[in-house]
Amino acid sequence: MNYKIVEKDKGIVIEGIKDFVPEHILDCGQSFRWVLEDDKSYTGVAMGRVINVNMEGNNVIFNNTDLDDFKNIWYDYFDLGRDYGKIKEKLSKDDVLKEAIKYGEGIRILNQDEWEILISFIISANNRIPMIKRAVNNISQRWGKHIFYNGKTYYSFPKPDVLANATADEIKECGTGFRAKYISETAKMVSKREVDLYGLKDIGYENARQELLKFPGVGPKVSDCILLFSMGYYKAFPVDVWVKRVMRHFYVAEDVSLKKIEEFAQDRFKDLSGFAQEYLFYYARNSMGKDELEQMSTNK
DNA sequence: TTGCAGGGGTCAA
DNA sequence: TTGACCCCTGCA
Repeated sequence: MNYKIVEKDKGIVIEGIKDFVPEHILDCGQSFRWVLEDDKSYTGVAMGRVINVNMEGNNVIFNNTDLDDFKNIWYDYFDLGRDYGKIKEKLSKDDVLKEAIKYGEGIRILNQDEWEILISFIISANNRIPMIKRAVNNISQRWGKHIFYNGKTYYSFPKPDVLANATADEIKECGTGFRAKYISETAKMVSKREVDLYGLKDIGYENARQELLKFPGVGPKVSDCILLFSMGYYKAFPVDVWVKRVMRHFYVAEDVSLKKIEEFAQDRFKDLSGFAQEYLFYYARNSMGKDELEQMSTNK
């Protein structure tokens, strides 16, 4: 990649990076643990650490890390080894994607922790983003480890064994609602290794998906999110309400099922389906109104 | 002020 | 294929 990594006081600066906009990456629905600060930077908890990300011109500044952690953790987490320019070039052959990419040009798909993403997306079912964030935060605050940064206390996401030992009622108290029993049961299954969660990235998309569907609270959409956001299966195309709206608006008829929409996208976008999904999601959610999207398009 | 619909789906019938 | 589901917010 054509950028330069420079060490600075308590942080790292990447000079001249392309295809990296913190807002696009951290506010496109793939992660629930980032907070927008007054100075427009983002502070997040991931991989048991706190990191702050800011953008100045063509430079991205990572505060509260060092070169070792950057190489070992954040380089992979922020997917910095991938050429998003090439991905965008390929996807831009599609007219709708070309437009969508203009809105989310700096999107990257993070490589997040499988376990945290599994639980976070169980919580996401029939829920709203602020509520999801609150529940994940509450769980972390109750069972995670303290991390101090910049005068504030942050909390890591607790390990499977810890949540497996919590009761469903305690999990419900964190604001998870009817999903509490799913989380409790899932934590026990992971803890007992009934499913080898951390081995799923090596067994292929279809197999990994079948394994994920064994967890209560994990259906087609949630499993696709886990596959895409934590396991590197870029063929996955999660169809949530926004993607459904944008797909029906631009590509398929109004009565096409969610399963058919996914198949249509995977046939069209192949191994780049997951990237296409993120651009479309961001585009639909940030630049088009719900009503606008639900009007039928004329140029199918 | 109160009441009600609905939300990044999944489960059970 | 359809309704229930926690719980909070937005809007009559």
